[in-house]
Amino acid sequence: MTPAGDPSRGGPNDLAHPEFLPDPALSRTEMQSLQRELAATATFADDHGIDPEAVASEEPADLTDGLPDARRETAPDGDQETLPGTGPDAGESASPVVVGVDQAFLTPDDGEDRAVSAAVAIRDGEVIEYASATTPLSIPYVPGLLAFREGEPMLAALDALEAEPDLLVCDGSGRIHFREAGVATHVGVLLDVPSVGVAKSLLCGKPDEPTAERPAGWRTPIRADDAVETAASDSETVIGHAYQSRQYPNSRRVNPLYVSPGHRVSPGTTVEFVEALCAGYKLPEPTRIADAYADAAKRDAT
DNA sequence: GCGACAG
DNA sequence: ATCTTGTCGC
Repeated sequence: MTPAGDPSRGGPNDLAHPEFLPDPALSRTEMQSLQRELAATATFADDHGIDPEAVASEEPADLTDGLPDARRETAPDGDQETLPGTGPDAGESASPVVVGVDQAFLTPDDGEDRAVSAAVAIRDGEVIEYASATTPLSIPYVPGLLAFREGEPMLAALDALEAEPDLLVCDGSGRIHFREAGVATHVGVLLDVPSVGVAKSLLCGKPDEPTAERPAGWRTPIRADDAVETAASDSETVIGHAYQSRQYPNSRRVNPLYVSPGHRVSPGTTVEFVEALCAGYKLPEPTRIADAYADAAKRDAT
């Protein structure tokens, strides 16, 4: 996102809130305090100007035969390449750039744990750019503190991306979090970019209705429960939704997705975005492709 | 003390 | 998340 040496912008990633960098060296208590402050800065209402229809993927990417090629965009009259998402077509009139981020991990065979972060930029349902970064992991996974383990790796991959994200799709929760500061919220606030979190299991909160055996398209609100300290005062608060993105006709075995606002997106619009980004598979296309790319990058690194 | 917990 | 082949079902 931020080419090194670009004088028009600040440092790496052009952070809007560097004070919230997920420093792994902080104590557990400090991490939690930082998350409370971060949540107070986050916006769980629509502030993006993106129409869900504008980010819809009609056809799922074919991943059986490798990753789809990144469509390189060319300038109007020359053979000069333009920076994805920043060329003449960028701006108000162009379709939004959705960036999916996901990670794969290198097992501690002999060295230290390392994360392979992948970022995939998509516009009009087509991949326009891939970027990845391999980063050492300093702390283990702790429920509720995922951003302190995977945040920096994610930022590194986003930093390697030239395209400017209009919407980030993160693997993990956003507002569905003990302190309403999941990794999607953390990264969204740091960059001040609209973001949504997509998780495959529920961290906290309570679904209005049981989620088992639901047809594709079904959804139910997730409300704060006593595990959500921030909103404990009013358990009516909708912090996200369970969304059944895929289901088989006669069998009901696919679990729903748990989607929640990251930053600058409302709970309702978050579901609309995810619904538009899903193209037949359980995971939204940006996440699916980023997942495949992370695995590929991991293979190349091994 | 017990339970529960994104990736 | 990761270690992993075949296999039951649509």
